[in-house]
Amino acid sequence: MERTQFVAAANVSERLAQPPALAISTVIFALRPSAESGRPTLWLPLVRRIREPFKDLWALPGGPLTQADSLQDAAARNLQDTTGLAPNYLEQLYAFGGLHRSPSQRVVSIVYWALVQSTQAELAQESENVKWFRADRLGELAFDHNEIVDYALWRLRNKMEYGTIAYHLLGEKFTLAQVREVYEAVLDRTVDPANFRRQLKQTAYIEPTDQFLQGGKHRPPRLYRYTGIDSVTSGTGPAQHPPSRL
Amino acid sequence: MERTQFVAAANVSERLAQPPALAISTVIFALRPSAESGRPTLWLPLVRRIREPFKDLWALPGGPLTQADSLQDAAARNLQDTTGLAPNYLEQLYAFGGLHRSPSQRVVSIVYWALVQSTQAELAQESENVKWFRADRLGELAFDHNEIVDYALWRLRNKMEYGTIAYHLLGEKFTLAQVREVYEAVLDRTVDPANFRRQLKQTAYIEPTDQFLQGGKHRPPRLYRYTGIDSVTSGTGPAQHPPSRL
DNA sequence: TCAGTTGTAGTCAAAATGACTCTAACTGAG
DNA sequence: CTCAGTTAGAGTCATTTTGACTACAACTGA
Repeated sequence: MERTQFVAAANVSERLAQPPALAISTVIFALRPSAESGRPTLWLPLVRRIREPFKDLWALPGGPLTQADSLQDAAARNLQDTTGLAPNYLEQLYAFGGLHRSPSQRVVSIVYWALVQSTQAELAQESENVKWFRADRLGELAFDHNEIVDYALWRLRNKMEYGTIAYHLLGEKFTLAQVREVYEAVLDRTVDPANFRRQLKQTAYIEPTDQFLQGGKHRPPRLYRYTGIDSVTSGTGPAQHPPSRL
Repeated sequence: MERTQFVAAANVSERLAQPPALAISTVIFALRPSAESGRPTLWLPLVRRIREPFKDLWALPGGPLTQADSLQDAAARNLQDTTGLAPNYLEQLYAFGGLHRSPSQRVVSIVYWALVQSTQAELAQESENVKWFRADRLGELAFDHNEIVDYALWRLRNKMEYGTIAYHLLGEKFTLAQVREVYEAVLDRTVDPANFRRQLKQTAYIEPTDQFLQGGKHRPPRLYRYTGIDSVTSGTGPAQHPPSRL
């Protein structure tokens, strides 16, 4: 950058010369069975930073905003590139723009959050530089990514109570017990099976199929199907979630 | 929306040459008595565009992101500069980044929404280029600002049901009837006074003062005070609102 | 055939909600 | 001074929703 002779104007022209960089990142959640209990818990994939700043620390997948994509498309594309994942649900989380998020240059990050099905999560290849972590056992992450994940978790728990979100962590067909497990994993508390079933059948957007899940050592549970909208609408606007209380 | 869609004027290579511009805009809500009914209704200030594109159309107050400010500070500062308003509540709404929001250059707008007290709104000087409009009677706005206002309204109505937001549209002391009027104005339906009172006293963050509002031709109502947090925390992170149902 | 396990329906008391009534406390008209 | 008119604010009651629990159904594996 070349300096002007005028000191007073120097700051201004420097600022104008170097606008804040725009980045897109995504917090991706998936449900995987925990090693210990076997019950499903929340996991998320992180990528290792291969350069400064924060070299060798883990960070959210992301990158600069590609010019040809809308914000949401850029998030989806970047997800595909870095982790190979195609999310089932993708929504904007927040724009983080604090002054000192990155030591060198000012970076404004528009962060998305996504849900992928467990089956997808299985497929996602781990590598030297991409690894899955339990959402409640992250170490220190690069930048302000710990805060970002915390906020994404808060948002996920909040949306969960609106009832239309849990299905995006499951496959096409699922039992009510599986939905309940999602709730228990995300909200981190037990839910009464009978009462949960009652509420789901009232409000939520599911319909019974005529299939049953065989193989357990018990009465085979009925499989259900999600009938709501699949929220990876690649539209430019925000996703308005109805306050259909669960 | 019936907005006219823009044909991209610039070609792709021109776009790639320059990074997307970052802008900050704000949707500001205030309560003002409507001309006809006298009951309070939602109003918001708009500024007239004095240059192309969309010259002479009304638009949300906003401007480029100043380098020295966090996103929230930039929003507050810009509000002060363009309308003279200091909001009582300020929260990030959404980052809009569609490809063709602005005909010439690609612009990513980080939009905030704000609530100001009615008294503040009175002070805000109208001028040739700043004017207040009823939120339900906006004409065609510049850019995609109609969509943005719609989304802000949706968010306001949603947050209203969490119970901690209505007070930011009122003064320091208020009667329960005034709070009820806010609800009725924002949610656009009547609310039973007795039941509303009962709910407020259970959950919401208010305490009675020992003062009463004199002057009406009826029993003087008690004045109350908001005891929650004033949410113009100039922090960098998102405002997490507890789901304390109202 | 039986014990073990989980799905699914149903019961019941407690809590929350919505519609409503009743009284208190002020103002202004006569 | 008295009374009609108005809104504040407490209370009542039937209905709905919620949470805890019970009972039965339907499968597997021994």
